[in-house]
Amino acid sequence: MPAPKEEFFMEENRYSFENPVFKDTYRHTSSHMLAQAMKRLHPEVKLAIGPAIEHGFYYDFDAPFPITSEILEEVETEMRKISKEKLPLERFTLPRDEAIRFAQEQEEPYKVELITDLPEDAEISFYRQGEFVDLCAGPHLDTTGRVKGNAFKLTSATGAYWRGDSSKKMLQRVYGTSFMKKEELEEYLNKIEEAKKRDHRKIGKELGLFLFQDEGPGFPFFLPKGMIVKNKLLEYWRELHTKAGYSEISTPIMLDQELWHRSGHWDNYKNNMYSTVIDEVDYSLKPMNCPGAMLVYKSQPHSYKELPLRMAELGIVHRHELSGALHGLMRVRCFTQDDAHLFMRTENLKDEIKGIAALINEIYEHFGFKYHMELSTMPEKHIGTVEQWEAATGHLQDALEELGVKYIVNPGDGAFYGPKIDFHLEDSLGRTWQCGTIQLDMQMPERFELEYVGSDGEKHRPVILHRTAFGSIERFIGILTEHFAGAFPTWLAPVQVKILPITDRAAAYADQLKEKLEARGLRVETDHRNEKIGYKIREAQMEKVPYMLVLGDKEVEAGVVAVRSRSGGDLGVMDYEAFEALVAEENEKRLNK
RNA sequence: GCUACUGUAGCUCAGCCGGUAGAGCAGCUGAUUCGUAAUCAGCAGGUCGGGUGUUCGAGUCACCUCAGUAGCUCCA
Repeated sequence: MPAPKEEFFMEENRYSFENPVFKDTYRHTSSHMLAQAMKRLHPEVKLAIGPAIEHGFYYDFDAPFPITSEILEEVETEMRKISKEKLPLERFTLPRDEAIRFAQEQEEPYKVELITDLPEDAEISFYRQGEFVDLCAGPHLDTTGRVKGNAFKLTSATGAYWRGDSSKKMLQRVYGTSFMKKEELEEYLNKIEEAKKRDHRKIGKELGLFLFQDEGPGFPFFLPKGMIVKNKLLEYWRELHTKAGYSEISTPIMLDQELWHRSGHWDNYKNNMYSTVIDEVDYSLKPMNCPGAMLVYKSQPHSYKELPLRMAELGIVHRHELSGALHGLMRVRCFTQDDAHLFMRTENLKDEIKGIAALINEIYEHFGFKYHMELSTMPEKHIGTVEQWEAATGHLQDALEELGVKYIVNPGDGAFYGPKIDFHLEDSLGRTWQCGTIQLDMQMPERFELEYVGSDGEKHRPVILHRTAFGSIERFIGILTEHFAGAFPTWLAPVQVKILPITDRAAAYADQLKEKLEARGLRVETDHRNEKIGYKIREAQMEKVPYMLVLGDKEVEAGVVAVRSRSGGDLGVMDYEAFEALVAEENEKRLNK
């Protein structure tokens, strides 16, 4: 390998975070300083691994004590000393055997394990900074003095399994981040603080959209205002899907457990299913809608002329997720999938996949989301043959290539019944959540013996595409809430217009306007409380109502309205008709897309 | 599920070494009818997530349990 220093010295902008090699190197050296500081203060702590990551770095330790925030502060202080000491980083290599012996002498069992896994003839590289030595491929900065003492921070300490394996020991991971300037660190930390204000769990509470109760962890309750957002989204969804040639069905939430044996869900997911016994029959709540849709398809004979048959279902599913995995509306135990099953012949596949991708794309672009796509291939636990999987994956890949979109491959991450294309959206903190998905399934048709009659008069087996666009309505509302920071576009806003009479003299006028706006199908509230206008405006602003009508003697007399928008402030006086047209247009906006 | 942390009025939070709970906002009552982000005054409201224990005495200590947060694992 090239000497690491040369590697990044050669680069353009070599001492800049614009240079990704330098950025990672800077963070990586930061992580070594973290380990060095930890070892100085607590020599009994064992070292695991410590890489640079997207927004900083971490180091995994095996410590016989909990790493508290006090300890983090002490370690941070020690790191500052190490920065001041300007210790040069020196690379040296050892043959594998000697490297193992060296790690054993250092009493670092995790390092021994790591080296043991390397090839026999490997030259193992280490980095030394002062008294501290760590197994490492590099590269690194030339001295610890480059990592500015006032531009890094240890942000948190959490658990993490050794080698990412839940059967192995849980270590303690210390996260940190570092920058070249103090201002950059502060800017980064501020950004995180700002992002936290957009958290849908916080906004959901403030705006009265939804809530959770101890009686049902992971089971969301929707409040009246949240229900408006949900219903409006579903209206939009139904319009789009009707236009795209889907028909809608609804299947039972709970079915005989025998069905889940037939579908293969029981073998793969029984631990995540809610079950009960009624009249000595075992029942399970559906964790997905497929089997129900299969039964619907099977209930009638089908002709090739009906295909592709697109059957949509807003299905409520229950999945017993691990308690630690729950996260607001993003990860729940009961949610509504905007599911659809498309039954077709193999030759329809490519066009249908493209059609679905276009539909999902239309929805995401409508909201201005950024997203990325992943192709997930055959997992270890799967049904069907390898040949079937290869063919299925090929169909998805072909469609993606024809669409000319970028995607990353996620090996082994497919559903147990087929490969899939996933659409991932970001939340306020940049964590991504799978929403849309397109899954190819050649298994359910077999298991349920689905058929259609071809032009040759013979029976044939259809293939199925499972797909969602929102993914989960709940999760999608979470993403939407964070995306808009609660300031939903007018067509989705729980309250679209808030009428604020300044005195009682404007009360009757206010009621009259409310009636007229409501007749136009708009959602309006009037604040008749005996409060000052500033107070009423403040509340309406905090509720993120798109439009406020401020009505005083002047407006009553002239028969006009003084309009204020949540984003643009005082818009001045306008005719009532003009205002009504303005809001009505925004309310209809999604229809014109 | 795992590791760590958190859990006090509707909301946001204070409560030092253990001695029987405080504030602001919201709510209610009264006064005020006042033009674009919070009018004034008064009243009411928690036994401190739940349980057990230690103690003369626990919101404050210990253990158990529930829920939440961060991350890990998982995510049909």
